[in-house]
Amino acid sequence: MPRKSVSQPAVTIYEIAEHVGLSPAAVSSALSNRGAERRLSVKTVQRILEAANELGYVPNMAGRRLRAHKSSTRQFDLAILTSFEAPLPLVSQVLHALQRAVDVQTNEHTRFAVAIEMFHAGRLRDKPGLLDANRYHGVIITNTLPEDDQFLAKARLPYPVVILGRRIPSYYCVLEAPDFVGRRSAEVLIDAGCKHPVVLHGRSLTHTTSNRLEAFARTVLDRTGSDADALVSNGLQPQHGAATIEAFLARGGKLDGLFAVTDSLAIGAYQAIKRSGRQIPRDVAVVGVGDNEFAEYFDPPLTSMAGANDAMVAEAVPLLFRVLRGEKDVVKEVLVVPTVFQRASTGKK
Amino acid sequence: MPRKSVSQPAVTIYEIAEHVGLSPAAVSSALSNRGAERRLSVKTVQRILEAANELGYVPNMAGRRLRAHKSSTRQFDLAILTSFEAPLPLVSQVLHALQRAVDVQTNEHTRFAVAIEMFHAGRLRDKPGLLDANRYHGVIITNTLPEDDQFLAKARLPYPVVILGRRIPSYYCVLEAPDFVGRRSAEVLIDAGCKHPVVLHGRSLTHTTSNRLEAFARTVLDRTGSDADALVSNGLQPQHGAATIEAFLARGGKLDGLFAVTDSLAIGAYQAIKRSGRQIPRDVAVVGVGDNEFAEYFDPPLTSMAGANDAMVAEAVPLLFRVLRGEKDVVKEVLVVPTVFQRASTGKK
DNA sequence: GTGAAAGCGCTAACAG
DNA sequence: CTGTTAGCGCTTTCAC
Repeated sequence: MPRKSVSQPAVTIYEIAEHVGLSPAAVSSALSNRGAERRLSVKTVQRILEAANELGYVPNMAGRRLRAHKSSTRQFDLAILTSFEAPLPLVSQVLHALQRAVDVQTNEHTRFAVAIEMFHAGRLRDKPGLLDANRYHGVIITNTLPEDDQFLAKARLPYPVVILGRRIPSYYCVLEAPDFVGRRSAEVLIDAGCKHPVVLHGRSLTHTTSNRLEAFARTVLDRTGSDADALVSNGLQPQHGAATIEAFLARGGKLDGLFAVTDSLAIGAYQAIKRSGRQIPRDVAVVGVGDNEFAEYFDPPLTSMAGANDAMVAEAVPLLFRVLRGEKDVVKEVLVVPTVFQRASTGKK
Repeated sequence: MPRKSVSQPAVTIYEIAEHVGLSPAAVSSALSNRGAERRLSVKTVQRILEAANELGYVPNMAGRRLRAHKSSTRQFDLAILTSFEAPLPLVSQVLHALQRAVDVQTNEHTRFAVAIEMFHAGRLRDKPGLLDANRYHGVIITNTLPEDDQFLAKARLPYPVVILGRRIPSYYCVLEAPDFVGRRSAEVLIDAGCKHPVVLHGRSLTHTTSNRLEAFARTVLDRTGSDADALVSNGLQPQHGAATIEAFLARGGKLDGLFAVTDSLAIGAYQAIKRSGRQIPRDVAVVGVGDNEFAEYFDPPLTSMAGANDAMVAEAVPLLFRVLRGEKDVVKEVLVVPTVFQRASTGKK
């Protein structure tokens, strides 16, 4: 980004001033289009702008803001910290909920900024500036992998944090009631008459997904007396689900009930199942997770566990504000129970 | 947010210091968990923290950052400005593309922060702080309504701006090649044998959508000699599309080809069409817009105009960085041509 | 037209 | 243990 060689100290208006032989004040007003008020000549302004550009001037927003600060206004800088690999809908739900809350609370004396910081799943520790106390007043963290959770457990971030979707000691956490999704998925399939429920998931497992798989396997074992097959696909997109199911059927796999850990995998599975000549739910019942906005419009409509994202977000955002406000006795951990949207894909056989 | 009555000046560490009878430095170190280094007694630290909480202290990040600033590090604050009502995928594409670029460019001497600011469609002018030069180094604006465009055309924001999806004089803009989506949608339907192509859209029209509708209508008129019906639904969700099409068919509307301005409307229409006993594409051909990730998995797979979001974003992000860098001769306007994903929903009748 | 100087809120270094 | 002080980068008076 900088024009000049990289390890130089950042250029300030003082250097520009020196470079053009004027005062910092002149430079400042030129840069903020107030040259007219200062009655700088157009040529002078031009010269200043060119010098700024040439030197690679980057305004220091902290300086500007500090100076411009009206002392009656409090500014809150909030952030959502999420992995690049996160499912879009969750992040955007958090974002919308946060913005809505911020919208309500913004007034003459209180302003907010919402930032999004992304890290690569499992590499949260490498995110620069995380431990700086000078960036955010509060953050919501979501979509971490176990490595990230370990890092967080040790790190103690120097600002209020709400963790979404898992329990990490010493942080405020909002998470799904454990076991619910896995257990209910198994039950729905078994109640639909499935003898051999199978689970379809991706390779990298979040805390939440692992828990769902375990609960599913345990329930299937309890209720049918046999183990559930686990099919591992190379990703969470529809095509990955389709390929995995197709291969499974091709090698003679027995399939009468499927628990897909995301709705995308489920819709991919739909395709492979139909192409093999099987019908849903007559031959194979299917359950997804996440209640994708299109789930109801799949053919047949897909039974889906609504994760509990809506509800989690609805808890997490007010929780963050309570912590920010410094309220006493804020509950450390909130458990949320997912909703089951039962649709035709798990109709009785 | 603040504890004390609202119009007070913000509390600073000086007030806390006074309140507890200590120096600002003591307060500062206590607040940043450096009490130990200062050998403050645990009790003192406790007292400071309580006072801070009680007074409703909110740290001034500008002050902290200014102080903490390493003079060899440049910080860029970027923002995406989008309406609450914006389609999720576009925003998230921008976000991801921006984060990816930022990721690459981040190093010891250059840091970035990406914020998201949302406004209510049509009310961009009411967004506070937009005209302040002390918030962002550069922003990408997307999903504005005509009212917003007018505001922008007059406002001249005091930082580099890239506008996504429309042309606004004096700004850097990246937009879809005009007419393409509307024209090609009509052609695809007509080529599939449709005699009475119909368009389905929502009530509030962005610049882009209006253009698509116009080009569609014009092409239909040119090629078939008759006007295309326009069906207006109350929203862009599947259920809105379904309801509108159902009502249209119920009142005896003639339908053999449908251009839905979003894939969500299209999938809703699918449901209504199938329920009426018609088949896709035999009886009704359907074209959507946006290339939803599930479009290929609809039944039948949906022909979709890929908007040009991917491509637009791919242009917009580097464009912003070029402007930020102060490069000369940056092209003001980039036109991007959408892709047509032709699938079974517009197969020959 | 232009420069000097004060000060936004904070923290680190230093001096007790 | 604790207080004083300087100064981060910037803009806005005020004085010339």
